[in-house]
Amino acid sequence: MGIQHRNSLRLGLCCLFAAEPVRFRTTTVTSLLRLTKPERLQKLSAICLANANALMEALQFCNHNGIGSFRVNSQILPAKTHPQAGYSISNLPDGSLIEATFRACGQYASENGLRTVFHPDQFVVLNSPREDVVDNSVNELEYQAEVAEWIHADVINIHGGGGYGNKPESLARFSRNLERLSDRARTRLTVENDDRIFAPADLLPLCRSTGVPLVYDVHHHRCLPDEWSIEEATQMAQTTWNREPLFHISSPANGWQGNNRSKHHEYIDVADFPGCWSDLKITVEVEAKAKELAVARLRDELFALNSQVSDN
DNA sequence: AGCGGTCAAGTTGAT
DNA sequence: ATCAACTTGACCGCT
Repeated sequence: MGIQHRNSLRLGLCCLFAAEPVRFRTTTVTSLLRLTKPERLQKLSAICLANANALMEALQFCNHNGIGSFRVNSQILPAKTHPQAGYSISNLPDGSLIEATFRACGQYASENGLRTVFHPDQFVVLNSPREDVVDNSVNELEYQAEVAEWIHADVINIHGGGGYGNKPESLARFSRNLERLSDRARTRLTVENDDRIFAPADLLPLCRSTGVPLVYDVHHHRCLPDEWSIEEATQMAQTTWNREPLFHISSPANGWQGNNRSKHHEYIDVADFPGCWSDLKITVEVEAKAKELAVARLRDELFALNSQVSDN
């Protein structure tokens, strides 16, 4: 039982481990397409099974080390939706075992109060004016939603997408395209403020009208501010959630003065952690290159801060 | 066995 | 017009 289960705050690890020997495998489409179809399915089967087992190890590590949430990499089933190399799990030689292993991950997560989350990458753009881009995005979201159901993940988090010179119209397209998602994808979808186009205040109307929760990234908010303070954005974001809110924290690699402030540091500077988050019942995903080491350090530093406060 | 170039996909803005 | 940035590291074919 991890420390944050006793406190209200839950810290989350993103995708990878720095020191712990838990590894997820992947491959490339190019190498897959060089193989015959049976060879290809055999190779994919081995990778997917290895990844299902690695996910179980990852969850066990989190459970034993006070990490309350784990973000699953989009490549957990590599090339799943690729037009040529794509496949369905039931066509893989070890398909049933793969699915059973993922379902066991879900069981383990639920039993131990662990949260799991997906974050599709930059190619998933639900508000693109290009039909083919939206098609691909929907396919990708549906794939991740299937795995999400197996492992009991409750969040599939994406950004608002491009601005295309007209943000309101672009957000309207986002809303419209939501209707193309299945229930299991739609109910898990969340939207996160980014550091270039959509600030929290831009997204709130979308969240209000569609019921899609806002993942508040305070680093992005500092890079792309709006009329809201951090405290205000925190409060607004909380009201969009019908379950435990999910926020993001990171620190700039080269300080707040430099010109590329959006690049992530190895660790979190505890000074960047909003004071108003301390007593909330939320998940905070730690986006830092030092991965589980950064989560551990942040947890210790927050704990030390809180002890000081209560000593006074 | 070790090395380094390459990896499906979108969008923006710096150069 | 090109390219890096975005969770980045891992794979793969060559020697």
